[in-house]
Amino acid sequence: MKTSFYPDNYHRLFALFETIYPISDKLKDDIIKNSGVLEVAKKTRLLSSGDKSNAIYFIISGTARIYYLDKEGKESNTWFLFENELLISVYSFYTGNPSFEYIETLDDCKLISLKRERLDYLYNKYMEFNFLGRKLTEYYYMRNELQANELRMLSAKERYERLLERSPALFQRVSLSHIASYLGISRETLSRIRNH
Amino acid sequence: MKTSFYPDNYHRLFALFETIYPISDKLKDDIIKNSGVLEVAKKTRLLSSGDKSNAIYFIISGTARIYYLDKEGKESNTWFLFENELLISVYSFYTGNPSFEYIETLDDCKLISLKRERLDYLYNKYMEFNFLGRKLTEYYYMRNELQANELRMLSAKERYERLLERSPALFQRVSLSHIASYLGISRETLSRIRNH
DNA sequence: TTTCTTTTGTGACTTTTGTCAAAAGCAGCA
DNA sequence: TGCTGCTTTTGACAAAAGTCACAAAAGAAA
Repeated sequence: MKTSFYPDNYHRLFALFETIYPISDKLKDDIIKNSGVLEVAKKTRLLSSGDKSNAIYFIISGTARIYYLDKEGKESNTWFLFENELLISVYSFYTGNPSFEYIETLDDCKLISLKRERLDYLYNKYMEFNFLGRKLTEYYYMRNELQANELRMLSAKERYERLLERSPALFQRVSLSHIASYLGISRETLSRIRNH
Repeated sequence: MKTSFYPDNYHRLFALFETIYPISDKLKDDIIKNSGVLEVAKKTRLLSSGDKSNAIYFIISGTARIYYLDKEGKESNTWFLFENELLISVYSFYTGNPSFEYIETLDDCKLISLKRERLDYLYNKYMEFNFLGRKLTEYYYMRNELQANELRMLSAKERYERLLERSPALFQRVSLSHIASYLGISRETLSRIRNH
């Protein structure tokens, strides 16, 4: 687990921020000072059930997943996240309660990691940073809502077709059993849907 | 549909805000000036599928629901909301795209209504208001995530038991068929679960 | 009260998806 | 090449929940 601080790693993060709200060099410096760049191998566990999540990650490169263990102890994926996305265990990070979910990398990943105390410090020091935080939270909330609604409204087959249409790249990156659990169906059901 | 502006109606909203971040009298005045109090009858449609949502509501009193129509045209509830809660069609309000869902009151309701342009105006004028907005968005996002996870992780029976335990008041207020669709099961299945 | 309407409950049957077990396919490597 | 381990597919069967039809119960209205 290597840690480095080259500002270059922050290029994509700041570019994302700038599409939402202009941020001062002072704030950029402070973000760099209060966070760290992390390189972790494939299959690294970033958070386990029972732990309290105290960090939010920005994925510079790589892929990660969020999953929980069901009653029989089987893994069920709730999200796959890619470069330029924020990675967080929403429930635990926002409530401070122990997590019921796991975060794990699927590939080697380069991440920016920001601890909650540091993030709170930045939010308190730079009020305009809350504009950004609000907008980003709204965006992820909206995505979450959409996903939850699709899980409700669509049949297994429709969910599969929509995912294939919208995220074909996902199928190159993760196994079908991961995709099945993301869709909320068994491996076998997905296999049957695919071979119609 | 009666509109009034008595600041008294804002008492609970401001009390909620103050638990998160102190707000100036100037901001309070501006919130009052830029919003309106709305009294609507039971079963009033506040948003329909296809419309673009342009308002967020705070429920002073009453109950509302958010639902969508499934492929067979049957209503399926995604949320029930009560006094002191925010009422919003997340997808449409945050993206500006037409809604796929409906918002409807279940009782006579007294609401504070804030239009999106006005809200944006306030967010731009008072940076500290974004702190509040961020925190509230985080909270609702977290609740949404929890609900989505329960829909995934639990069986129909477990979802019913958890709802009964956590929101017994809901059962006094809405019909069992509304609750069934909220739980993602048919009316008949809920009836069978209840009579074990 | 009586009537009308809406909501809830029950039985019989169907559909969807899950489970278990075994076979097939495929990738890395000795 | 042929192991070895992992993922995917297939078949037979089971379980969960949905659908349809109708009856019973509860509420609203006259």
